[in-house]
Amino acid sequence: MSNQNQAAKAAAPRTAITPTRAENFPEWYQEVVKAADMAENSPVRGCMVIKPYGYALWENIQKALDDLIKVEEVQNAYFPLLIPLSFISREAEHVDGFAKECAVVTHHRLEADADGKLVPAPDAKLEEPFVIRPTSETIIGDSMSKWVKSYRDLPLKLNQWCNVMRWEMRTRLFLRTSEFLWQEGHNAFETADQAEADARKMLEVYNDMYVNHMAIPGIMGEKTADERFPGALRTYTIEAMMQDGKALQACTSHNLGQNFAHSCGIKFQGRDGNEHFAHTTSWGLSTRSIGGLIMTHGDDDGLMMPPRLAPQQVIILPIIKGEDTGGVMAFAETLQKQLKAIGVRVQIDKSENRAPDKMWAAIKRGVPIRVEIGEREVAEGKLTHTRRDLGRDSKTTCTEGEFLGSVKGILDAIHTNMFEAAKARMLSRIYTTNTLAEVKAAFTDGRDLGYARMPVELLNDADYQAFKKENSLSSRCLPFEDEGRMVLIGKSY
RNA sequence: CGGGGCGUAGCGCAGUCUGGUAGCGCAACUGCUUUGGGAGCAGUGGGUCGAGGGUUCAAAUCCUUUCGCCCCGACCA
Repeated sequence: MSNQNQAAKAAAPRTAITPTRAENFPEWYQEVVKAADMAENSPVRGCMVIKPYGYALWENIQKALDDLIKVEEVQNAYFPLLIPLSFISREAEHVDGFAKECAVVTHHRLEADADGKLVPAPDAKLEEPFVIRPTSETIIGDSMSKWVKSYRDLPLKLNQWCNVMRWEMRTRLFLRTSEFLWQEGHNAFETADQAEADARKMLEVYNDMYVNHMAIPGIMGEKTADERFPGALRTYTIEAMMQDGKALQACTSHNLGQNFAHSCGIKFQGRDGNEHFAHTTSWGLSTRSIGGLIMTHGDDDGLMMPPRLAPQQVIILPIIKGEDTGGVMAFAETLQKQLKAIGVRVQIDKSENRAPDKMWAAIKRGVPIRVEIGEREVAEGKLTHTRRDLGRDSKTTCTEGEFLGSVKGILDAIHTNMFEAAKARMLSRIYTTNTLAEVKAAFTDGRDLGYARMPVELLNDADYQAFKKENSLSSRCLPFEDEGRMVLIGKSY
């Protein structure tokens, strides 16, 4: 390489992902998903294939969240994928909300037509079509109506991990797919206060999940009426901000009041001997959170996994020249065993790739800590480790013993650093405004796009509504900390 | 579902306007040299040009129908 080329390379270091975030954020996102080997499009329109590395992340999300949910004394169960059409029809608002995006099962058998092509058999048409669940309020409500007889049966707290389907016009891996994975919790209570407290409580659980596991900051608040779940009294949300300033609804928790109890017949004999309808809640977090994780933490070299959810927290890269005469692999395997013994998820890259290729593969997949072991180091009982979040400047050489003693602390430090960086980024892009003129300025004067925090009264201003439409803004939430006086608005995913 | 763009080797693209033997880069494979921040040389394999129909002696190229993908909007988690 010429000196000139070297100089050019130094001036503009090559990034593992092209385009960069600044050049084209949506394209960057897709490239990261591909480079990290998370998922790909499937032959089925709008549905994705989640690859092993992406699914491993989802499994870790499930484990962490499932534990948090069970602390709240929620029980897991499973309900059918197919929901009778009449069930969906029970709640008027609910129908309006989901009818447009339901996939419908109308036949129960295939047969060959005149041309020998398989078609749904005309005489196998179902009396009543089934809807592939877009969400399960109605079918779980049906079970609840049978299980709840007395106030002594309450509260009843159920959760299921499953797939759901919503026919989407425009899909993007993880962020919006026609089929996605999630958990949906459905709780039933004796009183309105209990249901309200529960909806808020489950939002706190999600916040715990986002802050302490995903390292993603968000603004907790209530949805405005136009953004509410169809059939809910109140919808609570955590709005996270992606690196392009757009909002991502990270999860939702709904107080459904007695709406679904009425339509599903969830009633019980109360302490007063009279019949009452239960008060229900529902709450969900989906594979969409993985999209949020990528767009919160990724950089121009690819994904950055938050350490507590990373499928591999440490990757060991043996650097072997020719034959492994120096015992490099043996040293790596011993280290792996010791790390596993203290509860660290660790993998050795045993591929025959060259050292730089192994390294870049680990960077693109966002493994929090890379450990390089060469022959010289084996002789000295040392190793070199590098943090994904800080990059090559964090390269440190220490003894094996020192590393074993510090690795957990390093993982915690990475988590904290990632969270604080994301939080600082988010807070610096929320503009507090008092007038419509300020709102307009916030979105048009060249500042980094983010959210405007404005007085709720402006929502009804015709001039604001026109501006909102022109700029494809939406109300993200009424932040709890503003006690209903302010609303966050922004563009969203 | 509206507006725009694109479908050619695993990936990224040229070739299309002006019809005439299917190309380039990367990746893959083989060999040798390399190996602690993206290696070098030599060689090899791989494509019914998204699909159907039409025009023509001849179609990746022209006409037509259709499917899919991406971006922006509307809708939504």
